[in-house]
Amino acid sequence: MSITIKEIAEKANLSIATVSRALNNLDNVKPATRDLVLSIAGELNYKPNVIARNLVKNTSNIIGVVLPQIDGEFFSEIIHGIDEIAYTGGYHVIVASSHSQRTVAQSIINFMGETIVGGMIILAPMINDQIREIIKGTSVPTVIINGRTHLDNIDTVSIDNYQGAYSMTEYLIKIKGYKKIAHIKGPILNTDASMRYKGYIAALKDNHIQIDESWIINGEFTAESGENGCRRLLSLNEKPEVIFAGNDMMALGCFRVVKAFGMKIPNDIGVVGFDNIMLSEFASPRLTTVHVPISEIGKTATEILLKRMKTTSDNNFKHLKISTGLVIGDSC
Amino acid sequence: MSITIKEIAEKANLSIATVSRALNNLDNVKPATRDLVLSIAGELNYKPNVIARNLVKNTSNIIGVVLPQIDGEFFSEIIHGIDEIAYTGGYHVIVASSHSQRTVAQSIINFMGETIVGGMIILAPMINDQIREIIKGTSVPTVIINGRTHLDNIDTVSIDNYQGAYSMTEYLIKIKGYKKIAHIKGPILNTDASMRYKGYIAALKDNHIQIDESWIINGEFTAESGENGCRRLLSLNEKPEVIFAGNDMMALGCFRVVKAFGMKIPNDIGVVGFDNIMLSEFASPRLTTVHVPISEIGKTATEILLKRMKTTSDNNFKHLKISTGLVIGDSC
DNA sequence: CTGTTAGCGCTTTCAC
DNA sequence: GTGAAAGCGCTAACAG
Repeated sequence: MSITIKEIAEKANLSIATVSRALNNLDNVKPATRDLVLSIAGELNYKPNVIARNLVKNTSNIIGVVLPQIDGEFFSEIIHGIDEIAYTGGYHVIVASSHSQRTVAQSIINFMGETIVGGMIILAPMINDQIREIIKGTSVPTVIINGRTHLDNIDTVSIDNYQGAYSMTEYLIKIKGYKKIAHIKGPILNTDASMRYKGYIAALKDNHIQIDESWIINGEFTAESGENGCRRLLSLNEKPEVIFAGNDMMALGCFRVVKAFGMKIPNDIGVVGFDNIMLSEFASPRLTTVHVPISEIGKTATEILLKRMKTTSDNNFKHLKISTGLVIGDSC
Repeated sequence: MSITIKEIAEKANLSIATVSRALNNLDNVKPATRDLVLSIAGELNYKPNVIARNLVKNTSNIIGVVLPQIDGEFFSEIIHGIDEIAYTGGYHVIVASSHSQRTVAQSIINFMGETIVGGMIILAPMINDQIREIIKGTSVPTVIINGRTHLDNIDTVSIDNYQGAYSMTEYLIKIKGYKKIAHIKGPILNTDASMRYKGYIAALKDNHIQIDESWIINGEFTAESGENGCRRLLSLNEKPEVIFAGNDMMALGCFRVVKAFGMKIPNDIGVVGFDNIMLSEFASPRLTTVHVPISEIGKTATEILLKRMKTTSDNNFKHLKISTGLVIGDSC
């Protein structure tokens, strides 16, 4: 059995109320008593019972993180980022990754229903009406990562996909001198994917490059879909000079196909990606890509969340964009 | 405000005690009343307040997972495995990954001190005395993954590193006909690493192959240490025919160096690894390696933990080994 | 400044 | 079978 404020109270000849106040560093405590309480607490190695505190305060120092099916690297880095900030603020991180048994929506309902979390971070690149409704109906402070930003009664943090794709495309045009730039898109409903596509289109337009629909291919952010897309592009009469894949996994799929076609990167065709996952560092040639500071996103989201958990009455919702950077490899 | 058993009790004209019993499916409840309670609960969309339950029961339905600094893929897969089993049993998963602010030991103390977890899963390839002491002193059910198995008052789950390394070495000898087999070890205090080394040695001995100390190199499980090890081996007068790296990251480090030396894998030298991380699938040639079912490990550990959390009085501690399998690529 | 008291929502004796 | 009541450890009025 671990020790409680009651025992401290006995040792100190005080009431539990005073002990509680001293421990929580409230104002109305005589410095001497506070010191006494703290020293006894230290001696006894007292640790507060968070469960009890949460019960009476009707909140929780646990942050629920809801993650969809995502690749390992993104998953672990984002949690690391969240955990680091949460820890320094005295919070815990509980994860619910969706899997065969559970969807994103169920995770959220579960968290709220069990009143087990005091705040939520939801990573939802494909936020839908169901999720939107659930979130709208809750009183648990929530931050959404990568959702559409037009949810304006909630804080959001997202990657600046548009800018990243724009920069990459402009780099291909202005620095590398490419004019025939193909793009393999991500899933249709994926916000990241569509913003990247828009950035690509905008950069082409701003640089007066004609848009060729046959060079724009639908993909699924998987290596396989990258392979398929690449195969389509390489079988065209009018081939592109470079392929801008919507993410690195698809770019690596392109690598495979290009090699299978007996062509060389970057001499015969260039390939660039988006995300800067670890795999792309090991690809040969090293992939040119857009770096996304994943851990940073997690940290930022957590900072915003903690602020909101402490002061509920702020109606000024933030919509932060995390900027990206180009990683120049040898693949174009 | 969410609804409580009190409200159900009022609606049903029962006491909260009976409602509680009905909800928890206890014996002494008339079927009719139980049905009534359950239907009202369903109607009102009642969700139990887990915090309150945990407080009175002095336990928690949260499982704490303590992870050291490990690579992204391992991290996410093991959590997925744990989470899947935990979820189906009605448990939550809280993670504490060590980072700049916190060590493994601190994570554990934190979990226990705050009485926030009802069970722990600790991934500790390098378990030390400090951690051992802490665990010994706790009453929280705990399962250790990959620790030394000679902690006999605690359940453990580990990879069968010995068997995996033995099989790989034997494969290299018997199927591939190699005789000059080098090994790059992992960190000295790492249990996985030392068991792999032992498996390698045993297979050599059993097949009457002389052990050449100059072909046994210390590594750190990182790509860089693999590069260094490989460089050492390639600069020997008597070069090995194949390098068995203690893990895939080091094997990929070898890939880089071999290529830099202008040599070809597998013709000039073979390279094999251990872990079967996703990267090795994308390496060219595809790495031959030992597959470790990471998710499986997480699942197994969780199953054992849940059992122990339910019945504390079992003194029969389990020490499970998860077996591995060879993944045949083209790198030897 | 400190003590008394009433709960937070739930489980669990102990009666009836 | 069911209800009354105590209490898990803590916080937060309300008194003094």
